[in-house]
Amino acid sequence: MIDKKETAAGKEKPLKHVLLAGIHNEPRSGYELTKWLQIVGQHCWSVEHSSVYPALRELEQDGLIQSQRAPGTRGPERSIYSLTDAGLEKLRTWVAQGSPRPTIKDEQMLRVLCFDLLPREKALQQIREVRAEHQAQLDFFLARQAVLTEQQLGPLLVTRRGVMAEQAYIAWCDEVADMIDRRPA
Amino acid sequence: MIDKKETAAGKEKPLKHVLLAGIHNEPRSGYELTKWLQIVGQHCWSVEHSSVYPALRELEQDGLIQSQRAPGTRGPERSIYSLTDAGLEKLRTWVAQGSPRPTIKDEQMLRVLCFDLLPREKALQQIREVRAEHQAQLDFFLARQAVLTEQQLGPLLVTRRGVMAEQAYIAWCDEVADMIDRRPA
DNA sequence: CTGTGCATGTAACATGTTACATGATTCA
DNA sequence: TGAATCATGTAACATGTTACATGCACAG
Repeated sequence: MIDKKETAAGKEKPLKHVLLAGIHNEPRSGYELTKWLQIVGQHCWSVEHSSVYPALRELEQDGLIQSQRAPGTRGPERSIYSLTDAGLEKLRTWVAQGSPRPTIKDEQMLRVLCFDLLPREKALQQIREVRAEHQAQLDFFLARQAVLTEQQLGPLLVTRRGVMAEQAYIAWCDEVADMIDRRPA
Repeated sequence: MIDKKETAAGKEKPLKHVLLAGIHNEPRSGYELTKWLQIVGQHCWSVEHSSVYPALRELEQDGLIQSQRAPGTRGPERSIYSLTDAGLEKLRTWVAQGSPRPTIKDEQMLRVLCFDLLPREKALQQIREVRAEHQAQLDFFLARQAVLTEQQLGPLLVTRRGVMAEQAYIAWCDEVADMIDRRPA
């Protein structure tokens, strides 16, 4: 009931800041941003390409980014976007602010909540599969981490987050398997 | 392009399963489910009450849950929902299936991606605040963990997940602070 | 000459939030 | 008697996905 005008002033949709952040790290096309979101976005913010392109046009109309046509390495021409001065300032202001808590949608966790409905063997198998997926994701983040230098502070820290988050998920899977093992069927 | 009819058969919105799971753990009213979602939902699936009530009515129409009026402990009467046999079967079938990967929306992580735009002191302070929030959440989950027995397998495992996830987030915050410290301003 | 990946876009739909509404009961 | 919590609900809005659509360019 307090801040209405105050927050409304700097109020932009998160997606726009996601894109500004992605462009800030390096100039990118809509397509590249989409790919980037599928990787880095894992532990931040991921959307489909159908949301990316309209948002980019809005950002350009707001004067926060500018585009430049360039030939595709393979394939057709594309628009490469880069931050304008206004965009950089916008981003700088935003970065300094506080964030709402992360939100998570994890159906698997929900299933575990009902694991008493599953025969022990089924549950164990399911957890083994989940563990394998997160292990693959961990390997991916580890490989990324290896090629990043401390110069790229942001990307490195976010990749570290990916590594640690996946390690924690895997450790949890092991605990779950253990606890199911030591239990009457 | 493969499974169209196959998946379409058991296709229900995740929210419905969330509620079935919540009711399965113990019969609850819409209000209680909402509160429950704000706690347990943290690491699974969280929604506002305005989504809960309509979904409950749909579930009841589908014959998956049944309601019973009861006097509120404090306040007006409420409807307590419990699973029907059909609901339990539905839940059991669903639990055995595979899940899509978890999705995360974390604006803070996005900000860290642009930490090179922030003076060192500002960044450190922000991370300290984030750490404190997650520490509080960790304490909360630890307290919950202490009162749960191994009889309540699902809730215990999910709480464990909360504990481990928060610990990992905190450890990451410490790494971030460290890395910012050991760096030219 | 066909499939795969590059590259962009639109429209209908699904899902969930914010804000608005209502009203009971209890405690200070 | 007024604030806080319990308890439920609706409607407008925001946001994002799925599916549909198009077309280039290169590799086999």
